[in-house]
Amino acid sequence: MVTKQYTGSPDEADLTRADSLAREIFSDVANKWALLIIESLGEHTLRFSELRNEIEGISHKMLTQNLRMLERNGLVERTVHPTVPPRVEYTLTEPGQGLRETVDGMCGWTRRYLGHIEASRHHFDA
Amino acid sequence: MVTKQYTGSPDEADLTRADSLAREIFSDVANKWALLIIESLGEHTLRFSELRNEIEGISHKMLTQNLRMLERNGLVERTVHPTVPPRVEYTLTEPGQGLRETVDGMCGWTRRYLGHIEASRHHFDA
DNA sequence: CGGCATCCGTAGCGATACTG
DNA sequence: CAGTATCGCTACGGATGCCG
Repeated sequence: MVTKQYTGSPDEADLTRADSLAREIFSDVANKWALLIIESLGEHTLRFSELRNEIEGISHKMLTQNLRMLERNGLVERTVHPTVPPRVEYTLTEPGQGLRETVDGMCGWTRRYLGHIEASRHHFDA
Repeated sequence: MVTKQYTGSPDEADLTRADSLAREIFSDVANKWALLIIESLGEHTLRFSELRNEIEGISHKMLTQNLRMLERNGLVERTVHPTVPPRVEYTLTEPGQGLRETVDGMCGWTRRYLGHIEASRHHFDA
């Protein structure tokens, strides 16, 4: 899928367009911060500041940037409560939930192979 | 999991260490090039140059760098055939295969929501 | 509180070239 | 063919400050 090159055949124009779009989406989504945000949101809906506290080490800027990107792709929904001070909440949409399931898989995988990987690292670094 | 902060409680020292390690692994793995390599390898074993051709747009440098990283974490195995010219092949290890399954999930997800996402983008950009 | 703009350092990444 | 090293440049990402 995401890895095929454009061979130049005119018949493949649509497939190629779909592929490059897929690749674009993949590049958007396959980054540390985006995935951590998806994972943190999970079932619940969180405020900006709550996300900031939940995700260790993320900066104000990266959080907004990635939230915008996720919103643009329709993975999170942003609702602004017109109070003062403002209250902005984020939730996963249905597509976002779908992605979250696969991210859950990655987290599970990480836990399962923690020890294995740590050992491999030590071996490699020697 | 990967998102919890260190609360300072001494009882949680081990959990915290495990978490930060998990986070480290997650950061290694949750990047575009690493995931594309994992996905490209899939079932088969590929040579360096084959990977380079398979993955559109990856540079020589990024490929070696990520392959080293994946090897270090024990996700890919690197076998050198002492021929001339040299022939170096890469395969997914068992943990690597495990990760690949979740990446497959992400790719499937991308395909499923391609149209939805494209629409959302157009709506957002207006 | 949350968002946007600005400034600025660092490191990510590509291009090139040299070895076994 | 594959790997390592070096040199740049860009763009990512953090810090700060000002608005609604």
